[in-house]
Amino acid sequence: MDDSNYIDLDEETLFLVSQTFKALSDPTRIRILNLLFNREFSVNEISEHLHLRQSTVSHQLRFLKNLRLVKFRREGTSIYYSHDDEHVLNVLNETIQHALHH
Amino acid sequence: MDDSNYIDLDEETLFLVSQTFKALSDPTRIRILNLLFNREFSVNEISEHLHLRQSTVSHQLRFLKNLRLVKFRREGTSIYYSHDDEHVLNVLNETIQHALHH
DNA sequence: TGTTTATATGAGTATATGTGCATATATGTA
DNA sequence: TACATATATGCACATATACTCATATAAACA
Repeated sequence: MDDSNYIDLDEETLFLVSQTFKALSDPTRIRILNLLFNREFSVNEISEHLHLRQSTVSHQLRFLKNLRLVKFRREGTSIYYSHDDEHVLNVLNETIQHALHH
Repeated sequence: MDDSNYIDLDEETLFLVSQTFKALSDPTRIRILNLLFNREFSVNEISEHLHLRQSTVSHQLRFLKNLRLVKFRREGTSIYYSHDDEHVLNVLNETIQHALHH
């Protein structure tokens, strides 16, 4: 391979990149991240706003939490989630804008 | 919803965005797009460079072609593929760089 | 402690996805 | 036309994924 800026991706990078995009490849997760764009929401609030079952939201939040795309804080019995990765959120937002205007 | 820049995503946008990221969520497709970053390659060349079966490459190229992420031209019996979406390629490249340096 | 409310999790299920084999299609050439 | 080479495609199969129900866990409060 004689192309100067070709980078042969190692397995770890490949896995991390694919996992990141996998997080953004599901409509439900996109809706959740899009909702969290401006401010935090509790699990129930997300569930109500997006008309999703509580367990569905919880499962997807665990997915996003494992990838460190969201963070949370407890307040009484509620748990408030907010986004935690500027880069990924920018990528998502750019692509949404791109889709909306094309 | 009183948050000014919250956008309730319509189904079509949601589908397009999720499909775009789905294209980038598979290691094989990432490797192919990454290979095509600098120049075009035939199906066989891709197959040899990445050590993938010809049918696997062909299947994935069809996927990428349907999303208009790659284009192709015929030359004799060979078909040369190259990338065809600057935005998506930028997003992929940014995320690869982000993963490599963090 | 017992009850209520909020969230997390395990199991089951239906569907989606990625790959490989075998084969079809298409182009070039003898 | 017959044959070789390159690519595409249908089918089968194993695995991954997203969702739902039921239930577990955790905090607040009477």
